[in-house]
Amino acid sequence: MRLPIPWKKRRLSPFSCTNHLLFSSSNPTRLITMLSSPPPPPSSNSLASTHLQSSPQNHQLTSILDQCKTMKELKQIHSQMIRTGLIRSPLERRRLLSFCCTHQSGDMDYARLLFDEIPNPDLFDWNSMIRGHSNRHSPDAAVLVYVEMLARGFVPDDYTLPFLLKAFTRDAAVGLGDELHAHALKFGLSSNAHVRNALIRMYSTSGEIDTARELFERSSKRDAVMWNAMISGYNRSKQFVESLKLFEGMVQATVTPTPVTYILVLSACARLKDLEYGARIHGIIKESRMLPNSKLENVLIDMYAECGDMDEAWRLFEGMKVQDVISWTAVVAGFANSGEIDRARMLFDRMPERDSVSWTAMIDGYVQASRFKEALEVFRAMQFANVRPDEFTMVGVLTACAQLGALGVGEWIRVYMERNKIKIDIFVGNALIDMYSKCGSVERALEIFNLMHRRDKFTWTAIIMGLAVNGCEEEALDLFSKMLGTSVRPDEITYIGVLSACTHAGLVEEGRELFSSMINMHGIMPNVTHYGCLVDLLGRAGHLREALETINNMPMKPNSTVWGALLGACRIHRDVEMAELAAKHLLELEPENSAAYMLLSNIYAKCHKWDEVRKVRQMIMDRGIRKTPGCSLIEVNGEVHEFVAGDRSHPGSDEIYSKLEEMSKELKCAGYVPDTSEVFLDVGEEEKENAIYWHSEKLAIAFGLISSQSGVAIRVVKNLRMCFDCHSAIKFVSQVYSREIVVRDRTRFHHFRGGLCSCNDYW
DNA sequence: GTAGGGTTAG
Repeated sequence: MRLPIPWKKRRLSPFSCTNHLLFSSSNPTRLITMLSSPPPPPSSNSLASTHLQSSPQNHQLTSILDQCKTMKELKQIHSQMIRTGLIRSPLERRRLLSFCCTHQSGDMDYARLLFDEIPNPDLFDWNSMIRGHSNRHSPDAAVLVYVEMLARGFVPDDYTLPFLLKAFTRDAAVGLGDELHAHALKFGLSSNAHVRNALIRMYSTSGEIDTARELFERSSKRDAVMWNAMISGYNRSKQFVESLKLFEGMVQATVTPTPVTYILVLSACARLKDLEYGARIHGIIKESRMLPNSKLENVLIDMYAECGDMDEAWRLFEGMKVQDVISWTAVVAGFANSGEIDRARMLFDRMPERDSVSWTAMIDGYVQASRFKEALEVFRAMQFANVRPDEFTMVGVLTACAQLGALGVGEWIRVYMERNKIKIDIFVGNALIDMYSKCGSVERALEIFNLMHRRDKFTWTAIIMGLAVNGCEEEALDLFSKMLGTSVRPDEITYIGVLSACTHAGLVEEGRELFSSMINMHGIMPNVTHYGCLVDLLGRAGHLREALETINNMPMKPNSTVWGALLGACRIHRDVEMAELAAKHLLELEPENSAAYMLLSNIYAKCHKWDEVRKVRQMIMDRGIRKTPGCSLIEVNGEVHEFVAGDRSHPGSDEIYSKLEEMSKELKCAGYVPDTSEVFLDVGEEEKENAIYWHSEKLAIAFGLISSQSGVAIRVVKNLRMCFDCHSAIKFVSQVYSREIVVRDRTRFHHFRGGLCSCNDYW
C-alpha cells in the first residue's frame, strides 16, 4: 500500500501554517496550546491509539522521517503524526527532536517547542537539546539548557559535557570553563576520555594551554585522539614549536599517529614555514601508505605553498583526484604570497567555486602586492557574487582603504559590518583604528579604540601611532602612559609611535627620556629605526650637531633612514655643509634614491647655490636616476581617483584645470605668493610657477572642490613629502574656500583649517 | 540510543 501524502500539497505544519487542516487559527499561541492538548481520538474505540501506532500508515510515517531533509518536510510529518496520534509515542517524538538538533537544517526554536511537549524529558532529550545548540554554535543557549537541566534535578553524564563544551567560544570558555571542569570532577566524569578531550579543547580555546597540558599529563591512558587534542591545542595557541615537540613525544610513546595527527603537524610546519620538517612528514606519510585523504592533501599543498615551494604545491594540486575549494584557495594564496599575483588571479578566475576564504585570499594578495585599488575591486566582485564576507575579509579590505586613504569606503565597511552583524573582533578593531588613522580621522579611530573591550599591543600601537601622525602628540603620549598601566607591554613598534609623537611636537627632552626608558624599563634594545627617530627628533628641533653625534655613536651601521632624517633636518634648517655629508652617506647606501638627490638640490636651491643645483641635476642625468613621480589620491563617492603632476588623463580634466586657474587667482588675491624655491628645473620664474602649479595634490584638491559639497572635508593621500609651496597654497585654500583639507604625505598628516595647518609648519 | 582529534585567511 502506498501512503497518500496529502500534506505535501496542503503545507501542514502545526507551528506555522495557516489554512490548516487541523488548526484554523492563525494565532501561533493558540496553535501551541492546541498542540499540547491530546489530538482528537480517531474513533470512539478506546484501543484506537495503540492500533494507530502500529498501523502500516504510521510505519510509513516513521520511514519517511528517516528520509526527511528539511524543516518543511519535518513539519509536515509532525502534523501528520499529530493527526494519526503517533506523536504520543515517546520514541517518535524523540526522533523529531533529534532531527531538529542534529540535522544541518535543524531549527532549535522548533526543537524547543517539541521538547516542551515531552512530559518527562530524560537525560537523552536534554543532551539532544544541548547538542543542538552546540551544533548551531550558540554556547549561551546551550549553557541555559544545561542550567535548566541541573535545576530540574538531572545530573550530567559522559555525553552532556562534551556536547556542551563543544559549543564554547573563547568568551564562554573564559567565563565558565573552570566551573564546568568542577562539574566534571563533582559528577565523577573526569576520567572519561571524551570529557577529558573536551576539557583540553576548552582550555586551549580560552588560552589556558598550560591547564590543558596538565590535564593531558595527568591522564593515565593517552590514546591518539588525546595526543591530537593536545597538539591541536598548541596549534590553536599558535605555539607551533610545542606542537612539533608533542608530536615527537607521541612517536616516542609509540602511539601511532593518525591522519589527523599529520594534518595538525603539517599545519604547524606551514605556520612555522619549516619546509624541511614538513617534507619529512610528507615522506613518512608516503611510507605509511595511508589512504588518500583530501584534507591531508590540502594541508600538504598549503604547507608547501606557505613555505614557498610552489612547484611541489602545484604538483600535488594537479595530482589530486578532486580539488575542492580549499585546495584551490591554497594554491591561489600560495602564488599570491610568492609574488605571482597575476598568476594567482588567473587561477582564481578559473575556480569552480569560491568561498569567503578564497575571496579573502585574493584580496589579501592584492594588498600584499600594494595593488590596493584592485583589492577593493575584488571586494566589490565578491559582493556581486553574493558571498558573505567575514572578519578576515574586512581586515584585508580595511587595510586597502587605509593605504588608499579611502575613508568613504572604510566608513561604508563599518556600516556594512553593523548591518550584517559581522563582529568587531580585535583584528577588525585594530584594522579599523589603523584605517581611520591613516585616513586622518582621529576622532573615529579613538571611538573604535574606546569601544574595544579587549586591546592588545597592536591596538595600543595603532592608536598611539595614529594620534602621533595626526598632530595629537600630547594625546598619543597620554595614551602611552595609560598603556603602561595595563598588562599590555609596549614593543619596539610602539616606541616608534611615541618617539615620532615627540618628533612631531618637537618634544626633545621627552623623546630623549623615552628613548632611554625603552632600554631601562622595558629591555627593548633600540634598533636602527629608533635611532632614525632620535636623529629626526634632534635634527628637526635644530640640534643638528647632536643628531650627527648620535649617528656617529650608534652601535650599528646607520642606514638610509637615519641619514635621510638628518638630510631632512638640514633642509629645514638650511645647513648646506651637513646636508652634503648626509647626502654623501645616503647615496653611498642607495645610489638610486631619487628623494636624496631631490632633497639635496632643494637645499642648494633654497640657499641659491645654483651651480650646485646644476651639478646634482647632472649627476641624476648621468646616473639615469628616475624621480619617483609625485602622486595624489582622492576618494569621491567610493571611487579612488589618482593624479600625477600635470596629469590630463582624468575625464574631468578640463574642468579641473579651469578650477585650478580660478583657485590660483583667488589665492593670490588672498595674499598667496608661489614659493618656487624648491623647484628643481633650471627655467624661468614663470615656468617654475607652472611646475608647482600642477603638483598632483593641487589637482586632487581642485577635483575635490568640484566634486564634493561645501563643508565636506577634502582628503588627499600623497606618496611623497609635500613641498613648501603646496603646503602654503593649501593653507590658503582652506581659508578662501572654508574647507577642511587633510593631506597625508609620506611622513605625517596635515590638517588644514582656516589658513592654518596642524603641523604648525613643522614637518 | 548520542561522543572525542582535523585542512584554507587577519
